[in-house]
Amino acid sequence: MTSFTEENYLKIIYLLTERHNGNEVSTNELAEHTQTKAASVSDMLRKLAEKNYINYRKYQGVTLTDDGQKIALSVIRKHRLWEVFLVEKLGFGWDEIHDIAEQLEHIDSKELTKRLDDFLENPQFDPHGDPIPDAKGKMPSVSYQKLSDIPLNESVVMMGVSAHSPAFLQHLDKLQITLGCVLKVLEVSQFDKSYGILLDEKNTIFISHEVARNLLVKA
Amino acid sequence: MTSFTEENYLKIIYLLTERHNGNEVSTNELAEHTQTKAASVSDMLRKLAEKNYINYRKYQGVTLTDDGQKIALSVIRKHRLWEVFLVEKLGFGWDEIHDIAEQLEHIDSKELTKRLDDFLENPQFDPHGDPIPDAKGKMPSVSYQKLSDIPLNESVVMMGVSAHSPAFLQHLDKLQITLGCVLKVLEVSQFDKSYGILLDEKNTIFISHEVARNLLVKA
DNA sequence: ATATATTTTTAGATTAGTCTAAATTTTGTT
DNA sequence: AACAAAATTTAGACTAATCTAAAAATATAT
Repeated sequence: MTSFTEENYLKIIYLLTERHNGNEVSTNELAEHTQTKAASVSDMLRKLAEKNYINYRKYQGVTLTDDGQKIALSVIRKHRLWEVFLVEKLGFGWDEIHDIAEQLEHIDSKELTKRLDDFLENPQFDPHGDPIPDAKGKMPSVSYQKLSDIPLNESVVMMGVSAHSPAFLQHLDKLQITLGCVLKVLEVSQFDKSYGILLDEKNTIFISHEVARNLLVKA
Repeated sequence: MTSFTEENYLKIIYLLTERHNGNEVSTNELAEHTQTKAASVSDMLRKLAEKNYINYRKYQGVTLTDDGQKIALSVIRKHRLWEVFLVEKLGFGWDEIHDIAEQLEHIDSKELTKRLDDFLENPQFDPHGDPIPDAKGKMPSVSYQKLSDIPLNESVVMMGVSAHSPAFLQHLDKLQITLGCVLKVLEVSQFDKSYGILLDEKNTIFISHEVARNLLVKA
């Protein structure tokens, strides 16, 4: 059996490793993301290593083993499927769903996950544009770019976000930036690095560099 | 905060008190239903009493306080709403849903429960015919009788079950006894107490006294 | 290259929930 | 009413997950 807590550690290790392009995750980084102290993380790493869920050399950080990755992907799959459910079926906003999905991701029933997936018509992406692994753990492949890396005057489609805080998502709502909208960078201010953006070929809006950096788009 | 485990105890105390028509629940009975030992139950009762969720006099059994009942009803509400979801939206059988709902009932989000309730169109009863308390904890009033207490040749409607084991529910499936069907007791055998039943004015079937005792019907 | 700062691990405690075994209270029977 | 049986509680211990404080390892900077 894998406890709620162990599942959380494995999920976070997966997501941070991904963010590092495959490089080890450090104890302190895990402490931050699990909202615990480094000492607690060390204990848990010893335990996860014993169960063969992680590759762990003291002081050198960790990566997931195949077993660990399998569990992490199952948790992430459930998290993202439930997020789709909350938005598509219950009408929640994309800024309201994270904490609820954090709970639902630990519900343990293969059959439930399968039926939920079918009920939602086998979505490939969650409401933030994050890919949903299939039952075997295979991720839909994605290769998005940050809007901040796109040249001027190139039209791109908004595909996802790399920050998930309610404040950021609500800010996008206010700007009417949604998944699927068409964006074109018209100018980047020398003064404050703000971006002038043409939204859906209609309105011009201004966004900060910080926002542009967290918008994932494809050509 | 109320832990997963505390919520379970309160839920079980509620259901057993109800079954006893309001009489105290004993330590041993709780041990059985929580799958723990009496000693563990004693500890937990001390703790629940400290938190003012139960009325507890040592050796005398327990009942819920208003605070405790409020929590119990919220858990039961969530359990039964999720059961409706699993059957109506995901197509589960009524014999497959208990264990999943045992997990889902602890998901903590008022807004989720509210939206789920609306999504399901505010059901009053779960797939076993059990009443679903509203957000304020008010139960739809029900006054069903056991089929075994109904006189011969009186037509009644099947409204619920008082046993919930998968084996029992699957047995009813096999007999094609479902919520809403019309039942008439034609005879009760002197020999083995089995019941001859007219089902939906069409077929005659035989059921054991044990089954008849666990079918809840209204005239 | 060595001292200092940072990170990580270990040691020892704590809390929630459980257990077994022993002690205590209640119940039931004569 | 007194004693045996049953139910319940207490005592003491265990595990999982956490903590603080101290020790050890690694990284950084002159």
